[in-house]
Amino acid sequence: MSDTIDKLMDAAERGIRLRGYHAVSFRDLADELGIKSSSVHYYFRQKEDLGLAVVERYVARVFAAVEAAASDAQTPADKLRAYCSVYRQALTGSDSICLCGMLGAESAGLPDKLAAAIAAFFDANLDWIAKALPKDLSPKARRGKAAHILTTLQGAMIVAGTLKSNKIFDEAVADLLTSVDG
Amino acid sequence: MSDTIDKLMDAAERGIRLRGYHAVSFRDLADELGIKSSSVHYYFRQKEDLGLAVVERYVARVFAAVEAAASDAQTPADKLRAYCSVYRQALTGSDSICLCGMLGAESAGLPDKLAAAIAAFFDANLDWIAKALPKDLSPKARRGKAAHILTTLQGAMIVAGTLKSNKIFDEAVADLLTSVDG
DNA sequence: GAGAATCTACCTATCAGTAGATAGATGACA
DNA sequence: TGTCATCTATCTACTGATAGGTAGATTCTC
Repeated sequence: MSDTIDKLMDAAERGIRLRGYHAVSFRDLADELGIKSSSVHYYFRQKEDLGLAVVERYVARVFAAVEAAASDAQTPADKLRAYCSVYRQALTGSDSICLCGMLGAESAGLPDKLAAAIAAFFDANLDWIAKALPKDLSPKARRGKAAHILTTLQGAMIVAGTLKSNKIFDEAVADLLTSVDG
Repeated sequence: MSDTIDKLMDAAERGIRLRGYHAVSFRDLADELGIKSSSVHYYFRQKEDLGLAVVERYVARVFAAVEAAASDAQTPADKLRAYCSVYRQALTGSDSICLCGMLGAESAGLPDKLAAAIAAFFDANLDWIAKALPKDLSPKARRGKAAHILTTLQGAMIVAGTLKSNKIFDEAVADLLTSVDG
């Protein structure tokens, strides 16, 4: 059974979200699982493949969580609250920032495919938020608000991580939501 | 005069802001200047020392730019617009994100002193913004708004960098400013 | 003003450690 | 018997770091 593959991806995701892509090595991952680095290469030929797999799984997980959280939300405000709660839970649950926030910051130094996957994640988020916003807003206004919401969440995770204070995330997002509602 | 030291710090800052701390090596910096990596160690004993020096200089530069930009701003709204314009210019001028945004994302994997310097930068930004906000707001409201503004700017730089679109930064910040004013 | 001492700004050479990656052997299991 | 998962062993390239050397400028002392 490919339990190893999941553990490998878990360890890689944890490492990347905490310290960044370049700070994660096959050897460290292997050590963490008690196997050899060559065995990691058995599952992922190149580091890029591992990164891609981790991102793919992460993206699916985030959007599943967003759909689940927003499934019974009626108003735009409820949907946005649900959306933000997913990010908040990601922060609490992992004690680290968004995988794509980290890789987005590093994206200029990443393999092209990886950078493209991160960009696609942001675009998909922008689309989701824009669709959730009140229908009476102009497309331009929605685009702006979506950008505002996504960037605040990403930035809030990073600043909260640096200051080791999830409170700062809550404060930023609370102000964001009141400003978006009002 | 130590022209080399400045060029070294320039190259290091560029590298970190573009690709991250761990993707910058003494050898690459040395190659860029046409010297040997041992000569980089002559100026900076450890990589951490170089990182610290780069951050210190960056922080001073940012706050000098903020003071200059906000010097003739009268209203809170004007001050905030000036503040945001400094970040916008940093994005345009360097085609990369905030040094402390990058290092903040990576902070869990950085030497302690470096992580502390980044945290101090964020705290100082929070303080500056809170002071610039309207005096009639409660301290709590100011704290929240300051967190909101800082995190949006940091996140906006990262998302804009990933999507290779400064427009997304402008859209996010435009919506941020209308929401903060209103 | 001459000579000695010291400093600056590099250099070469090398270290131990780690990076990602590969070939080929081994053993478990179906 | 063959496929799967993992190993050993190794490679090349690169990491940060150190030791020790040197040409040339500067400064100190007599």
